[in-house]
Amino acid sequence: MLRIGTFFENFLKKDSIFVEKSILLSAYMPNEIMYREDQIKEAANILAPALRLERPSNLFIYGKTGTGKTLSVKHIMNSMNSIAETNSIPMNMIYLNCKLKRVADTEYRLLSQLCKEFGRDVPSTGLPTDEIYSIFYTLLDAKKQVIVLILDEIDHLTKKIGDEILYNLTRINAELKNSQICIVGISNNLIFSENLDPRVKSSLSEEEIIFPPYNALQIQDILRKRTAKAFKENVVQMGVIEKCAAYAAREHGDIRRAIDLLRVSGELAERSGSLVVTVANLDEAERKVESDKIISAAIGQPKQFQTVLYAILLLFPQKKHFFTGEIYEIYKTICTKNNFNVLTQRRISDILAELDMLGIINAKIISKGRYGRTREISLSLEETITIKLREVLEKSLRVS
DNA sequence: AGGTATTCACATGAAACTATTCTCTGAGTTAGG
DNA sequence: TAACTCAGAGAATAGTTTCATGTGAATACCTGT
Repeated sequence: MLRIGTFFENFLKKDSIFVEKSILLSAYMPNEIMYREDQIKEAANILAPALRLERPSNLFIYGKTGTGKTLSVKHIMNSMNSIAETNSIPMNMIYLNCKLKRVADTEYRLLSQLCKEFGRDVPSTGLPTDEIYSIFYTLLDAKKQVIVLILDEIDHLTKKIGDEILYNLTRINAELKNSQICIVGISNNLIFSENLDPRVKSSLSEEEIIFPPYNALQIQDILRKRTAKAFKENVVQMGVIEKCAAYAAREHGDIRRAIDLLRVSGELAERSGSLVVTVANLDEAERKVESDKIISAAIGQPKQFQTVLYAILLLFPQKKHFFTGEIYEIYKTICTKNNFNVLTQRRISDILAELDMLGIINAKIISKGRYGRTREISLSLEETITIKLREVLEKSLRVS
């Protein structure tokens, strides 16, 4: 008790190398967005008519992860919403992230979330979907107003439940008497719209804006700006920012990743009692971020996913590549030994495909000619991560 | 040698089924007047 | 009689099974030289 107390006291006394760590968290909203002036201006031009209660064109925004899409759109949203409020214009922009589980990832939940935005609480389940639709209609049409609906990660939505809901939303305007609705879709999949119903595609992407990736120099600039605010002076050593930017630029210019890396480097440096952030800290952070990402992705999965992954990890020391059938055999023995119910190979095939998408494994479909067609699966993880991952899975599945 | 047909071992797709979660409804029950 | 309880119906959803169909290229099998 006493000892832990002194630990905390020491912790308090030790001065931090951070001034304001929250600046390096992904939730942080800078009030100035660098290198995105053009895109913001364009988007603002397209959306501005909403303030005059005219319906803006539907807008589609593309760009890879960490290119500032969400940030820019939220920026516009905040300023337009506050202008609307001060001038009491009946215009409202609503932001929804379609990826969030249990919030807006199905047709029903999306609509019920929208109803909640209008201040009407609806049950989270139990109602027929058309009833939710009609509630939404009446709420929307209750008074004259313009609604700008921002759907972030819209590709997740359509992948899961198809594009019918988008079609309905784009058509809704024809049936509304008082209100107008405009849809802003954000996607980090550049070819997303190609497998969309042509009707949806043409009406949804009346306007399009593309967010290009940041290049290494821009990332450096942004990092410097954030560093200046987040860290104390002269804490971050020469070369750290440059290398951090290089790492991120390699990963298609993902600024979020760069900022993450910088923060973790700082945390690692601080934890080791150092007063400066070195390149070595950065390298360590790179490894830690990578392994944390994989491990947390693995933990978040259902039991069967973990079992399949565990089967792969058991196979891994023996050889570099393996096929669906081999994994299925191991998986079956694990299940019977531990009294899990055994799923069909069909399902395992899907699970493997999903693990691949999560980036936990690498799967490639190859044909072995006479000997069939299958997934060739490999792990691209470092050994330390595999060991750690295995321990974690053993604990969570209670197997050995 | 060159061409084609087979064939393997899964992949991929669609539909249907199961279990769970949640609401609403209405019958039965209880407590108070 | 009003308030309360609780089982059952209806709906959405996640996870799965069943059945059906697709597929890329190494081999087997021809064919004609």
